[in-house]
Amino acid sequence: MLNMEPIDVFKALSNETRLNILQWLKEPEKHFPKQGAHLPKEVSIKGGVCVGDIQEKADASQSTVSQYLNMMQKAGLLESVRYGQWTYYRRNEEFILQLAEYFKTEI
Amino acid sequence: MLNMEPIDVFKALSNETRLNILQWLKEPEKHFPKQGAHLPKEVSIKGGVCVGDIQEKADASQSTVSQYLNMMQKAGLLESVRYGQWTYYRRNEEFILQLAEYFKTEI
DNA sequence: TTGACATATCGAAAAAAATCGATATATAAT
DNA sequence: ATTATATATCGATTTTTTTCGATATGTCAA
Repeated sequence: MLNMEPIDVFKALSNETRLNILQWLKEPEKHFPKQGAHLPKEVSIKGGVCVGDIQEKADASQSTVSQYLNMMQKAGLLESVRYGQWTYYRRNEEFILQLAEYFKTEI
Repeated sequence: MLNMEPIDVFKALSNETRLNILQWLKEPEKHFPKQGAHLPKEVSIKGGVCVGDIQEKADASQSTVSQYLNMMQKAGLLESVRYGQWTYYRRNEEFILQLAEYFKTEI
C-alpha cells in the first residue's frame, strides 16, 4: 500500500468514536441494519455505510462525523464510494492488513 | 490481556519522537553505544537505556523526554528499572506482542 | 552533611486538535 | 427551475496536547 504515514494512522485511532466506527464497519449489517437501503440491487457497495447512518450511531454532529471519516480515509483506514447523493464508507481491508503487518514488524 | 487502553497506546504512538524512541529501543546497542556505561557487570538491565542517553538522541528537553517515557510506560509500551540514580527504560515486549495480536484481531 | 548529578514533577504559555453551527456543493425528485 | 436531501467545507470557539524552564526528589560521593 502506497503512502502509509504511521503517525496519521495512530492519530486517527486515538479517538474512541473513530475507533468505534472502524469496528462497527467490520460488521456493517450487524451495526447498521438499514445499510444500503438507498441502493438498487445492481449496485454493489459491499460493506459500505453512508455518512448519515454512521452519524446517527456515533451520536456526534454531522460535520464532526464527516470530518472523522475524511480523516480516517486520508490515513488510509477507510475508502469511500459515492453513489448519488450518498457517500458510502467502508474499511480498506488491504491497508489494514498491511498495517497489522507493519505493526508486527516495525513497532 | 494486561490492562490495555488502546486509545492511550495510540496516543503514545502519535508522535514522531516517541515512535522513534520505541524503535531505537529495539536495538539499544546500535542506537545507544554508551548503553549501560554506569552499570557494574553484575547488574543486568537487558535492553534498558537511561533517560539521559535517550534525551540526548531525541533532542528534546529533559522534562519533555521524561514525560514521554512516563506516558509510554503508563500506556504499557515501556517498562522501567531504577538503578541508583538512573532510570533505565526498555520495551515491554510482552505487551507489544499482545498489542500486535490485538491489532490483528480487533482493528 | 554537603554538593553534584539524574530524573520526576509542577505550572504556565504556545500550538494543535476537536467540535460545532452555518453555509456551500452536489445530486435527486417534482 | 425549484425544492429537498446528503455530504463537505468554513470559521470560530473550546479543549487538549505539547513543550519548556523552574523546582523538587532521590541517590551517590567526598
